[in-house]
Amino acid sequence: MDVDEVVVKSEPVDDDDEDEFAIKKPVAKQAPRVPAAAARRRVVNATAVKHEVKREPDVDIEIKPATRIERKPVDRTHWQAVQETLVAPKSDLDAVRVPQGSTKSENVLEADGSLRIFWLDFLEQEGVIHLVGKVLDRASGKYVSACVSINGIQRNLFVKPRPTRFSGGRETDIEVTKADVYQEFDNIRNKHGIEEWRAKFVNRKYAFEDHTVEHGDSEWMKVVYPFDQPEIPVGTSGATFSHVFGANTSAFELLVLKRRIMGPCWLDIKGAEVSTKATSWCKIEFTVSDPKNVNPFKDDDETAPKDTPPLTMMSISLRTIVNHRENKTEILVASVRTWEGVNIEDPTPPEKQPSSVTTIVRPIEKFPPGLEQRARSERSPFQAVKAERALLNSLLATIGRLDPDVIVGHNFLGSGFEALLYRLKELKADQWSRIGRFRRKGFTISKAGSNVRLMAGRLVADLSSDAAKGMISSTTWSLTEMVGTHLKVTREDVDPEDTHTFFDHTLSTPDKLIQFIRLCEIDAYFQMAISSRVQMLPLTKQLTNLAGNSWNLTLNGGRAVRNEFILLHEFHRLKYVCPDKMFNKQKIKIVNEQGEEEEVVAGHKRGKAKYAGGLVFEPKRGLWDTYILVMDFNSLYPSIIQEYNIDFTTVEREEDENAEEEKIPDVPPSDMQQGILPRLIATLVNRRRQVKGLMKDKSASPAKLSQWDIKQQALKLTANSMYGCLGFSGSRFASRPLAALTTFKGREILTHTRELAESLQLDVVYGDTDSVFVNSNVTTYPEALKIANEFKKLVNERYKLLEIDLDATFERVLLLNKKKYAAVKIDEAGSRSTEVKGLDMKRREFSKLSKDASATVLKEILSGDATENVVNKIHEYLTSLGETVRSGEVPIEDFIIFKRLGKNPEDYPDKKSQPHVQVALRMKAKGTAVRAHDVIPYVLCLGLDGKTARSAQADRAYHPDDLRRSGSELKVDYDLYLDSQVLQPVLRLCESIEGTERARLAECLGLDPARYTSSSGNEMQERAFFTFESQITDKERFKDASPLTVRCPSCEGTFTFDGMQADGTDGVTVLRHKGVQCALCDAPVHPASVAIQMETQIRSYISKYYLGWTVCDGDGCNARTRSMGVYGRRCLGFVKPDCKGTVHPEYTDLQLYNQLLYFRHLFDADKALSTTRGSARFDEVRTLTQANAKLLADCVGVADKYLDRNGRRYVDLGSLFGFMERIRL
DNA sequence: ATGCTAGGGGTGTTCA
DNA sequence: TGAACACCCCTAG
Ligand SMILES: [Mg+2]
Ligand SMILES: [Mg+2]
Repeated sequence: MDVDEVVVKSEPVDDDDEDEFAIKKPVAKQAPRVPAAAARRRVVNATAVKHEVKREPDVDIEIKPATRIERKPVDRTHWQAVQETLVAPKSDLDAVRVPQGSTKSENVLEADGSLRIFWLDFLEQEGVIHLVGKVLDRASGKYVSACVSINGIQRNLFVKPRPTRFSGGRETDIEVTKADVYQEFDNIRNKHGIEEWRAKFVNRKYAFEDHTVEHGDSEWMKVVYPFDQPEIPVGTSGATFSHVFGANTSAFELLVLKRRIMGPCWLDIKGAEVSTKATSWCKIEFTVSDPKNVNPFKDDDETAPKDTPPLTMMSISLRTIVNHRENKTEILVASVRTWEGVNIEDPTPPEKQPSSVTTIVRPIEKFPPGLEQRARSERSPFQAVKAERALLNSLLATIGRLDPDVIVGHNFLGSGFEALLYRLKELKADQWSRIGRFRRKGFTISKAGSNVRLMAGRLVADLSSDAAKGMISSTTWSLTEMVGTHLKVTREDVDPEDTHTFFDHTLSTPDKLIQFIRLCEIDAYFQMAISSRVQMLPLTKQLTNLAGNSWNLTLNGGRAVRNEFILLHEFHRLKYVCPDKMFNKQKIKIVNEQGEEEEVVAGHKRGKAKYAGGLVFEPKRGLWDTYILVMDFNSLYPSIIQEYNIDFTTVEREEDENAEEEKIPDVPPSDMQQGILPRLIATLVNRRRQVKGLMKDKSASPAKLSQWDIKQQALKLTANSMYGCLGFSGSRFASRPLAALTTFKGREILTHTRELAESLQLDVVYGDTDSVFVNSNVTTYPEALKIANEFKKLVNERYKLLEIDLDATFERVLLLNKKKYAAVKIDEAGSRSTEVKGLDMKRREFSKLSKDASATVLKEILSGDATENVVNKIHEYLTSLGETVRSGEVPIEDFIIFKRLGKNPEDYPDKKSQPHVQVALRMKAKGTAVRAHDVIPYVLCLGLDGKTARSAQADRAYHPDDLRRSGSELKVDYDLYLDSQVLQPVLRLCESIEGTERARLAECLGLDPARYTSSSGNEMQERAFFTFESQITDKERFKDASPLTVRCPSCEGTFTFDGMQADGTDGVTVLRHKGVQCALCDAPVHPASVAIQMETQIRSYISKYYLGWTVCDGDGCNARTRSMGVYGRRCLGFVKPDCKGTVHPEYTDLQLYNQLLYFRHLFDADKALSTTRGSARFDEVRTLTQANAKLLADCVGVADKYLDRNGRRYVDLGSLFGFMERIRL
């Protein structure tokens, strides 16, 4: 016996662990005590610094100079403060646990000998289903774990007889009798070694996608035989039968379908016998010989137990290190925190419920001096063991003793669990299978697949599972991020490369290591708190109850599994033969038989779309300032399925799939009886309506409300997932024609809705799949609402069930592109909020720096302020931001970019061009576990030559930890960030804002403006140009523009050129049929002279603009200065030292732009013609424009040279800068 | 092992 | 040499 054993055994099995009481009750409202050590370290973490500065001003820490970037105040708790508030179990009694084997069956079984068990999970072994759940031990009044082994589950096969005998590769005329089928099948079963079987002919229906199977009601031969007999291969057929269904159906599926078990619930089991087989680690075991004895309680059974029993939940947090010599991941610290008797429906947060903790640490080589002593004396003691094996044994002992029903983790199945399994195996830990609830001897760890099966009997709630990710809104799902956003607590991250420094045994004190242990320990609480906050267990339970699968499948599988189960239940009840579960190999085989189908069903990569989806309208781009009504169909696709009765049983599908273009089937006639899918969805929707009705009850308790809310959510999720699974080729109930029909109807409905709006003279400015954005053209809420209601009524009249509704009202909306817009939403009460969709600032590959910049610029654009002010503010902000960034005051955190790995890093064919792949490969080389779907953080740095990169060069991307590490030479590439992360998003925001210009914005940020001259893409011409200005008349627009003055070469006098007077204000014009004529001496002015004079004037306006003079509006100041930007718009007080005024540009971008537009307008023949069309002056203008065609075209050309008409009609500064250079000379 | 399609925006390669 | 295309990632619905 080695030393490790002794350590484990020194911990008595049923002793009240001291550590359970170590965490003291929270001290009410006492400020968190933060040790000096923590304060010192917190300098590393910018967020933590902020927090401490705010709450504890007297803590002496380094405070960085305030930056000019506005940062939201972070109101977060420090993790240490949280740790001290965790509650310990109240009394000794609570801590007394039932040892295995002490539960007596007479205290569990009912008086009539029946067993009541709330089943949670199962394990299937050779056709035997071992259900694991909780039973009430009346002796202790506690719910204890129990296992019921259900024997005697029979396979159910459905054999489809052929009408005529099939022989020699083709049909014959010989009719097939029942006896023929029976006979042939008897031979086949004999060949496969099936000894015991029964068969009978029954009527069943079929309605699915295999068109070689007769649809509708027909006769089938049902074959029943036990699971201990061999399986018949899928796809078996013979001369007298064409198909065999159900050959590979699992015992679990048969059990839940036949017994109508819908997810975790109380089961009434008759004839259960106590078993001593010890198949599980449960407190008590039973066996049942007939599955018919297992039944859920009837809904109206008064005596049935109703509530979910209390569960034991254990949150596991691990710390590992890579042993580079052996290339193995070893466990250093394991911490488990356990909550017993948890009512999952109770919304009380975990810190308010008692919990116990066990934390075990082992050294890398040796512990720093005094650690063992501190392990015992700390207020919350922990176990310091000498070796990893002892750690594992102690962990297993804790799991075995507490027997958790639920394991909560973060990235547990992804990495921690795998590492743990390998160590358990390698170090031959005692009774390793206690990690789950089933005793096992052989230890096989699957390399490719999931190893959850080794946890069978316990629910695994992993925060990084796909199901959890769907419930938690987060960009990275890192624990640190979620703790910050969902718990408002600052978690401290440790660079995994630094792990060994915490275990340094040459340190004089163990403080550093203890800190590390506490960080691991608190994570267990964090995980539990997050899972509780997002209500992971209650929601997944409801989903499971609706679908009728197993809870663990909902927690760790995809939604397709749930959808399959709900449909299996539904179709089984109605006596349908359902499609079999296909495995990849089988599918490919079938495809080959049918000829060279290029389609590879198994292909998991996201290929091209297989059918058309939602319709997206081309947005009418620009900033809209009249109320826009967002009219949105409620759950469009589920509603369509109901409205048009779209179902496997009702829609007639084309048989040949080889058709060039897949035809969209017709909707069934209206007298067709309701299909299964529409009915199922209707049931879900009606139940949801009922629940939502209950929720209106004002006297309902918060707990009840939250329960209903979850129910309501689960119903909605289930209804909405139906359509997606129709189109999912991996689903047993996949039906591309039905999916395509659903979306087709969606497109049709949206088109009709748009047409209806337009017929009502309402402009539809955008729409996506199920929504139309209607321009109400009004600017008050009541008016807008009135239009919305009228429109809603007219739309809804057209459908039985489909309903459009006003989803939001936008006071202002900036439409940038399809799926990209931002709006100021306003509600009835007049409160405003900003809604952003699809913009760069919503994406994880844009850093905080970028998001903040976008948000600020967007706020200005949506402010409703005058364009001129908006443009100025943007310029000022960008100038200041550029300076702040270059000064190095912005923390590294703000530069972090996130990107997800679509596959394992080494699988990329073009690794070199993707920054996140490069970073991932580097992490992997250092031993950090990196795999497909991980979100990789990185910062773009200067190259080794210190030069900026033109684009996001992959090899210049580094993990933030690499930059933070002391002694790092890495420098953030500020220019690259200012360009690709600030300028580009801002340019996209400003694209339709007049007066902003690419080069100018670039210049503000200190970037080379020459690189951002307007592009000459001619697709821009097509873009509608919507701003407030474009809606006003030319007269109004150009009222502030200076006139074009022409100097007469003959008389040297100057006169004003007023164009063609297209608006007909007065009759006198200097433009005659023979050209321009001097207003003073009537001498002709040469066309070239007019053009040159105009260009000279344009240049003078441009240079006026670029001199950038500003004027102060302060009383008696009027300072004219060119120094601007650094202090924003405050007057620098050169004239009046204490001036409080603000400075304004003397000549703005907008003024210049407008001036150029004016000059162009003077010579614009087309415009003159179109504005006079139909008026008395039309003929006159037409002859004028014809006679002076060349003059007009030349002058328009000159103006366009500066306006860059082919771009966005913005001033082209590229050539202007060259021009400025020339005048300086 | 796995819901769907539409679409923008980035990078890199290919082909006229 | 430039557009056309493929691929990757992320988001909207
Ligand atoms: Mg909708
Ligand atoms: Mg919508």
